[in-house]
Amino acid sequence: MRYWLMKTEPDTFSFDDLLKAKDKTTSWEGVRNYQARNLMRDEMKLKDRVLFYHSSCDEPAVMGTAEVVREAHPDLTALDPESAYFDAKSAKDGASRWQMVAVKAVERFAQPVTLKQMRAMKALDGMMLLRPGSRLSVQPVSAKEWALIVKVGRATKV
DNA sequence: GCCAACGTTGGC
DNA sequence: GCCAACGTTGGC
Repeated sequence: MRYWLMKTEPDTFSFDDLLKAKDKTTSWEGVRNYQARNLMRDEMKLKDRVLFYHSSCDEPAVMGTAEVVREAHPDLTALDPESAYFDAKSAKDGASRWQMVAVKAVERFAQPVTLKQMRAMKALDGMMLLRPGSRLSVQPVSAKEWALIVKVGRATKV
């Protein structure tokens, strides 16, 4: 089993939205970056675990965890002219070049693990999220990074 | 295939 | 709102 981090802007789709969703599950639509797509398509497997990360907000943080409940399949929003994720090139081909997985909420952290906290954790040196200019919206996470972040998130006190 | 211009991401 | 980093586009 592998571990991942997936970014979302809470204004668009938050961890609370995931908890409120049917079966606490959502399709991870709208990824429009080849590297992120390739990770979803080639590497993400059922039951893989996901750190659910809020970006571009007041307090960027990992909010909780999720698991992959459906492996990669075509993201058809790319073909929908009404969608914010419409992709003219896919539409021209008549087939989406983008893929998505479905994820289900597993655990809401007792407290979000903030970007600031993660930066302060020596053991997370080198984590992809913390590297300058790291913009990838789907990132691999090591077992060690996963364990540390989940531990901090579960703690009721810092 | 190179690379400059442009667009996007995302923390601050 | 700024700006650095990065990805994509398109002319050559």
